[in-house]
Amino acid sequence: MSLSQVSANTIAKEKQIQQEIFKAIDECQNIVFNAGAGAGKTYALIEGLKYIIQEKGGNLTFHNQNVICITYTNIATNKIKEGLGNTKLIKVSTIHERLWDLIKAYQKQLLKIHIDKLKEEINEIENQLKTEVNFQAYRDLTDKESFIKLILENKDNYYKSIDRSAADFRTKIQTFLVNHDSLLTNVSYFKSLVGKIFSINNYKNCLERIENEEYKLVIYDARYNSDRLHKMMISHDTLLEYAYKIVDKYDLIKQVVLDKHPYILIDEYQDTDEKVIKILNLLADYSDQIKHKLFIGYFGDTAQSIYETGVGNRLSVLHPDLTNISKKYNRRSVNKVLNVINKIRKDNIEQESIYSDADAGSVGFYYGNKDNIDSFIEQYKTEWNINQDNKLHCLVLTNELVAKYNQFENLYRQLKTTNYYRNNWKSINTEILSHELSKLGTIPNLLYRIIDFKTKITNPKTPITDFISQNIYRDLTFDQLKKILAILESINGDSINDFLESIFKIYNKTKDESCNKIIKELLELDDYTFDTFISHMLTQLFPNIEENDMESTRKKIIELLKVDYSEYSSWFNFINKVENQDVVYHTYHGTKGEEYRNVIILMQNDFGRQGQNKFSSFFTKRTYIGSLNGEELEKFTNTKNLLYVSCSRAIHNLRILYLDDVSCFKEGIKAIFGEVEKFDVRQ
DNA sequence: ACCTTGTGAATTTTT
DNA sequence: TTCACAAGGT
Repeated sequence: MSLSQVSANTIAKEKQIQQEIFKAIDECQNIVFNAGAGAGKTYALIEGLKYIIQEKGGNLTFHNQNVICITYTNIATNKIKEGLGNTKLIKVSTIHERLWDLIKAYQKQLLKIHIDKLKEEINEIENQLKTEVNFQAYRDLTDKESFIKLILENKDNYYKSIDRSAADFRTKIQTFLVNHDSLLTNVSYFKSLVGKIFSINNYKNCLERIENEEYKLVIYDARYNSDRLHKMMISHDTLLEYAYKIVDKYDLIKQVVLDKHPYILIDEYQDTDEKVIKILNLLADYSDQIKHKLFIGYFGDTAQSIYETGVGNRLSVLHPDLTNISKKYNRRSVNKVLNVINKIRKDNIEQESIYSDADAGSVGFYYGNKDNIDSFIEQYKTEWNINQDNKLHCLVLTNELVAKYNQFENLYRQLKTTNYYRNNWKSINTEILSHELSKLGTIPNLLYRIIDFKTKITNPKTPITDFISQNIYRDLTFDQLKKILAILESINGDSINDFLESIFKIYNKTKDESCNKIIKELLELDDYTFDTFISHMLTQLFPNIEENDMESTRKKIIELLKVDYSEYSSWFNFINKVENQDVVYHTYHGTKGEEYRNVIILMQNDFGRQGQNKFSSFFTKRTYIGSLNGEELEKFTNTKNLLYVSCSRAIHNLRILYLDDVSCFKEGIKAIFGEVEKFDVRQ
């Protein structure tokens, strides 16, 4: 078994690096700790935290102080908490949770900032109305006020027509908006105009309410991904913005934070938003000024920065005078993989395995076309002896492909093409593919609950309390329970559609109160008929639809419910992260932080609208990196990092299948992977 | 030949 | 939401 013998020499050097971190903590010298993929970054961070507990714990407790440790995700928070064990001295949380915790008490100050923000937004929109070409017709209006008044009065009518085709929409609008045809020549311009008018109106109302002391509190609501400023609710980005403003403006707040938290550690700093680094820099400067001790430690890897919002390699600019500590040892991969990922990142971190037996595994780069995918995967399933205990992880670029290969292509596509998701296309992947149930959309969540219920009642091994909630179960006699189980067992139907029809039939036939209560808890409808259910789906997925389209849209809903149950089941497993197939599919991005023994990456020239020739031009440009700058360099770096993250997941075996012609950039590939071969099925 | 308008498709991820 | 493109108008 390879990767089992640790070399004593490297372990000693690893310890030495850890000592450097401890020394920086002792001397309150702010650091940035850089280490590549699989180096044990989080381990080093946790060791740092443990050192603080051990060496400074008494002092911290005495002064009623604690340590802040912030992460980018909830998953990372839990990982660190687990590694750290139970301690009150260290506050581990996501950035957003911590910042809100620090500032939420300062509502007076927040309110001021909020008022400014509302005014800024109004200004910004008014400015757009004054300058943008699309609004020329509006600017030409002689009586803007009466138009605004009319459209505000007809808000409901407006929204009722919003999903109609352009010509239809125009007719509907003209019923209440007469003599304004000049605005309606271009319907999309009109919609954009009206949206802006509504926003201004909302914001002005909000300002008025603040003035009247009706609204007093600013709220951060993590469940929503965008601000609802007029409802006094801010989302993730604006939280960071407000936090920066409040820390920047009020020295007293800076001091309170500093006095309470003399140590701040940041996990995966490269993903952190610029505003957060600016906040920390303000704190560091102020601590110098008032001579209070503060230690800030950034832990991360610039080469793994794959999101544009992250600070990436701009850290040293935003927060100067950090001491650099880097670690070049790797605890994850075989030498062949290390060799490749070192060539990808090609910077001062050239990783070396801590193992003396890392000469195993294999790496290879092939090109072919889409028709080769299946046989490519089949070949390595055999060659690597893939089974339940030795899975193959396949990385693809888009969620659409993840859905396809995970066998729920139709389900995904049908949900995606509903009016609701057409209009909220940004929410598609969160609401349909999130592994956190609370993040699923209303309908995906409902479908999930139905599948969950169906799975449980059809599996005789499921404990009864898994599908009968406690408050129903506890009042049941043994006989009642038996009766209920018999009824539930009689629910049948293979598809979701048939299953539901059966449920409603039983609901309305048996008058068993407890049984109906179970169904009520499951579906949470106003009324328990199949028709009501469909109507509920309709209002959620196709809001604002016209009477004429009702029948065809109902058909779409039925079609969705009749999608092969195996697809629902696959989706259900995907959401639950049940990997019961030998081959598991992920997006490149989604594998961050993970490691797999066997990895196949499917790659191609393009990735998305702005990513034409993303990968091909990476391999081309790699030969003349020195001459890149500006946006071109940024794009190059982003691709490099994505390639680095995906290749560095592999522990043992790594293969890439490139799905486009590679002849124009063969040399770039060879420089990293050694060889490129056309894929042919082995005889 | 150029401009306007309407339509439909689109990348990943976290809070 | 944003953008490319086709269709249709000038």
